[in-house]
Amino acid sequence: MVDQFFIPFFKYEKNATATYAIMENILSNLKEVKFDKPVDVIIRQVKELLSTGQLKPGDKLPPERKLSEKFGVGRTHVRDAIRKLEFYGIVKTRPQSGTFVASIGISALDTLISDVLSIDAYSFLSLVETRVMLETTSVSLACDRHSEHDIIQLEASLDKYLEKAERGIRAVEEDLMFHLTIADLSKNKVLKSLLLIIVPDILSNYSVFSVCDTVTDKALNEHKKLLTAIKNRDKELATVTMKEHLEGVMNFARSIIQ
Amino acid sequence: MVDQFFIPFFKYEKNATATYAIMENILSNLKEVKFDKPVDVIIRQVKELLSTGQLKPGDKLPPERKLSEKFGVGRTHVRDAIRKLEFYGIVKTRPQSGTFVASIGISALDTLISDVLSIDAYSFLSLVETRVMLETTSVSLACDRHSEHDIIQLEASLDKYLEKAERGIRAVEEDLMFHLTIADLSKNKVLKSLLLIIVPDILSNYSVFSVCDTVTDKALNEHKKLLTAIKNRDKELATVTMKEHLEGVMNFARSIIQ
DNA sequence: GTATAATTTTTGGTTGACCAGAATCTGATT
DNA sequence: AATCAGATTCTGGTCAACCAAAAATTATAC
Repeated sequence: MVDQFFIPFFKYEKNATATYAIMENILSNLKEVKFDKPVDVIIRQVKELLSTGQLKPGDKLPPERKLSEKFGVGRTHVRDAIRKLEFYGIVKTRPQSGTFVASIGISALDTLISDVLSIDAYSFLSLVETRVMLETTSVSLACDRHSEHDIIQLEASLDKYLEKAERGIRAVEEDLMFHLTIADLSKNKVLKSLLLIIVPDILSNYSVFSVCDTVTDKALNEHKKLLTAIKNRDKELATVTMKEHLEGVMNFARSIIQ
Repeated sequence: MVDQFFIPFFKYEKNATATYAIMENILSNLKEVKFDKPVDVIIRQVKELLSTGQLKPGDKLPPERKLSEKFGVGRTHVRDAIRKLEFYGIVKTRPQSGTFVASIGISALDTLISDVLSIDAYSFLSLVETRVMLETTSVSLACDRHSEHDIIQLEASLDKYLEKAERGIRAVEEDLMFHLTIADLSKNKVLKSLLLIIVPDILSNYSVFSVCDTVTDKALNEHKKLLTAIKNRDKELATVTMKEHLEGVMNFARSIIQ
């Protein structure tokens, strides 16, 4: 759904990817590259079906087979497209029965589908911005809701981080895990899910832009500070510390925009 | 991904669903219903593969065929599982080459996979809580970033809402669209995407719990207030109004918990 | 012995056929 | 004429065979 073009966790050579990116760039100057994924093509067609009135809100979608032959594409792609639309609540499919368009206004539907189609291209700034929001809320809720046992887990998570970080070793994963543990304490699964969704994207951009991820004393202390703030249920301090903690990345993100 | 068990936008009879739910309840008392989706079963198996050391971070996953025969299941399910894991950045698949496990700590991986497995069951409170957060941030950013043209669009959206609402007609879609338009003004696509993801879930719960959605004058005025606040770039007022606006739902959500 | 080109194998991507449950149609019974 | 049981058709879910690109292997030329 969220298209992650590159993940830093994977060992394979970056050069190949870079070369590939350049190639693609050259090609894009030669002809209009229609690199639309089949799924998006089909979603666009369905959208067309709606705007031409061949399909109306509440209607049953034509069966997958019909759609696949109408669009001249395999049924797999049609199913993928439908699944994506279902994920965003635009259609609902009932097994052995059919797929139904949501019974909302045609214009609303149209906008929603357009939104879904335009999702993939995230800017780094947007990602970081959203992360800051998710994490500040997360840490604030954590202050309210954590139990004693939670603190033990959080301490364990922090220890793992410090163990590496204090020796000057990169500890991105441990860092990440510490933040996700905080999200756990918020007792809000939706919050954590959303964080889970955007974190890989953030990391991928991190690597693309080669953000310096050396362990600074600042970051190290902030982690400790976060723990004590949460332990003392000091929402204010926790929130502020978190904002500060993420500010570095945020500034970097702002600087890229140019 | 986010399993939406019921969407209010679809016309088909609720009774059938209700009866079905009861039946299922009875059955669940008779024997341990393993209603796990095939995808989750496979993800669980992959997790097992990791914890038994048969698979390590950075490794190439066995080919899909091997996995499917090892788990005694169709390749389709394996592919679905891999896709889900990829969505959360846990694996990365390269066409015609293989699928690779992220090179992060084994414990981190384990936690991440557990998280992915536990995602589906969202509580209404968590959903609303998250929505409030997303929307307040959204409206705040909107104040900063909107252009004149944006305001025209927002006004149009509000008009559509008022047109129905002032005559006492249910206007859930128009309401929804107004909020999404605000998200547009925030110029943060990630924010809007996340909103798009959780909105259907919220609506489904809305209908399940039969939340009263009559148009109150309060809601109506708040919408107007939101527009003017945004127009005047008054972040404070906009944020407060949004919080107030969503408080009704929030309180309802809190009340359900019992 | 090394480097390169041709070939085979492996692998994810794609397609079409098959399965089981839901919906619909049919006709016999009351 | 209305109703209900059975057969039929339709539909999404599942699976197994096929495709093309990538990787690995082998053969060949130098």
